[in-house]
Amino acid sequence: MKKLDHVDRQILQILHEDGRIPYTEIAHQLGVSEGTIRSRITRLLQDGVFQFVIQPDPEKLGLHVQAIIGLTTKLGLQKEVAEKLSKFSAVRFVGAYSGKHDLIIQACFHSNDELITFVNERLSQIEGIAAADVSLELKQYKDTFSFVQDDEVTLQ
Amino acid sequence: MKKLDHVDRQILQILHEDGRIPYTEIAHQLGVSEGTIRSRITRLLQDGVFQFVIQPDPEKLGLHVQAIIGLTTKLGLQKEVAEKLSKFSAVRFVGAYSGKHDLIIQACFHSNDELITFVNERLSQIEGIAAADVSLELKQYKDTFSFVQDDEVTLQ
DNA sequence: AAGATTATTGCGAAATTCGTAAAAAAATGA
DNA sequence: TCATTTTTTTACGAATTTCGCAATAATCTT
Repeated sequence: MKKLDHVDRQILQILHEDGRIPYTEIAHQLGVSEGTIRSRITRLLQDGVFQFVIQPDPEKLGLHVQAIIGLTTKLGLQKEVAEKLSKFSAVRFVGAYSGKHDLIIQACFHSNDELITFVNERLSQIEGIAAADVSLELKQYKDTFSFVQDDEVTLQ
Repeated sequence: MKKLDHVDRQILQILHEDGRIPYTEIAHQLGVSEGTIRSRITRLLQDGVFQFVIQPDPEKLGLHVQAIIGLTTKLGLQKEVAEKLSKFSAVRFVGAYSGKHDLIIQACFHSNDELITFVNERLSQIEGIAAADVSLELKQYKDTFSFVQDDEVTLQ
């Protein structure tokens, strides 16, 4: 996989703001031909650099309750637990971490009831979970892939 | 804002898999006209139900270090801290939570050095952060908006 | 049930995407 | 450095998609 150049990053930047902007428009903005944009995007997709997706607003879908849950897993069962958790559509994010919790997940629910059901009936059924530390989301300030940035400006 | 019906959810489901699939193709899959898909998507966008975005792979962008950081903030300064954190492009997610940590953020870095710099030089500069609990991501199992689902099946 | 409102369809025009060959640029290597 | 190979970009006609909008159909209100 070739290193991304400035044009690639600019393409990602533009698509980040509108994932459905026409290639002709990107081409116009960057002063190159549509074919260039097309071939670069094809390459980026093939290399798995990005995907075209949609970002739904959980609230608007009726998912009023969001939580981050830190899990402690029994030694040796972490991977299995992570894979089981990943199967739930309510679970948006699953990662293994160093630190207090072996696994951290993010999940969305229609109601507090649904969250409680998830914790008490689903998590408890999964062999290998020793403890779950639930944090309820009170307010979301940012949720984006803003790190699509020109090179080394992550800390600005 | 009108309640989403079955067709709306199906549209979201299809777009979730490929955010750039043509409207004509969605129309064909669902057995309705292109105009219907177009008018529904226009309405969903206007209502803020979803956005067209791209999902980059942090690894492929050279962001090899990801972390979740739980923060304890001084009473009254939480909102201000959250807004300052949201300004960093390295910071992908910022939320306020009940539980151990007042704020939980997710951030991406090129290296451990960059992470350390962020914690020691940037976070420490922000008035109102009392403590930061860093968890390093070891492996990501899932990262998606899979909760685009038909109605009440979040727990399947 | 009648009228009003909203959603869907159909279709020609405009715009975009696609396929591909030629030209240009970049990389390779003697 | 220069010639050759490889990669990238451009150009452009054909196919496809999107758009605008009027007619029709469906849904909602009373």
